Amino acid sequence: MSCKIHPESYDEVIERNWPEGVKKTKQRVDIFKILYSSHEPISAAEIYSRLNQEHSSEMYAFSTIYRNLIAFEKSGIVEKTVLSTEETAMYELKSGKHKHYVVCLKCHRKMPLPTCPLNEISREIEQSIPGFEITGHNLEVYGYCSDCR
Amino acid sequence: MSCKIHPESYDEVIERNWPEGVKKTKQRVDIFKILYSSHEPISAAEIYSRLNQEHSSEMYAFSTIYRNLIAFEKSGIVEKTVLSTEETAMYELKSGKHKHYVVCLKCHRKMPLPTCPLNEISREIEQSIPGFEITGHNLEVYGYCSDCR
DNA sequence: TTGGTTGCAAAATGTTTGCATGACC
DNA sequence: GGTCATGCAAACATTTTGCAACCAA
Repeated sequence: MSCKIHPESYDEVIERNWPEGVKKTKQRVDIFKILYSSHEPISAAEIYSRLNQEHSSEMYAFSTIYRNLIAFEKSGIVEKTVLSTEETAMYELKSGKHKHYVVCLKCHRKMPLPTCPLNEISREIEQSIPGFEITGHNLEVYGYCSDCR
Repeated sequence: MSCKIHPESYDEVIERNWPEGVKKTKQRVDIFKILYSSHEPISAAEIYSRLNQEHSSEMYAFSTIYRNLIAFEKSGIVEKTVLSTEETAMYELKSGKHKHYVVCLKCHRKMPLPTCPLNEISREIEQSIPGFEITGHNLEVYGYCSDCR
């Protein structure tokens, strides 16, 4: 959490990245902030607990979180992923650049891969399955991180 | 379903592939047969409906199916995967060779990739994340098949 | 003001578990 | 015969939905 940005600068970050046609409500802004300050994909439950921890007086319903994650996803600023090692979906702000993670099976830490290995090979794949048009992919790499081996 | 094997030959197939230490019950054999005759990963619900369709008089409980899929997975003959486009887990017999699928987003058909693109690059990945030991990975490729474009 | 958003409760979905009965070796 | 597997129902976890009250534009 050491590289969390100073609260004052949130406003401009939000100004710059807020999706068109999405009404700006307190709940949505707060969910956005949580996503923005997270360094890896997080679950709806994690967002819920962080919200209700920081704003202990107010309530944030699960339904609100899910509905807004879906709204963010539709408007293109959030990406949902389902890792096969977890039972819940994970959400993150789209960084512009496409990302994959290496996941530690013990501590569940996720580290981004520096490059996407699929870029080079997707043409080969398309050629090997006649008529198929690739629109996306999902890659997870599992193992044990240096601390957990 | 045209290349379903002749019922008589199931016995030897089962004889050859049955995992050690797993008691052979009617239900387990029937689940195995469904998995064996399927050409792509299928869900527990799909197994349930095929079982109760073929054997309309008998009941096969969901709990039995799940418990046995877990038993098969632990004994090493079944692989469970969770695709991010589906909300349910999918199961298939391990074919010995490691497989990935190309999934059509419209008809949900799954076609196996001829090769695993990760073989060549996993060493590069390990080098780029110091101390990380890769033990496995998961790759799904999405798009539209020739019929659905 | 008004239509979109929220919180709550309840439903839907997929999966797991407890327990008494029943089947395999 | 003893142990493990089964079916049933109920529990569970995650996500979705209906609805009345509320808030932002």
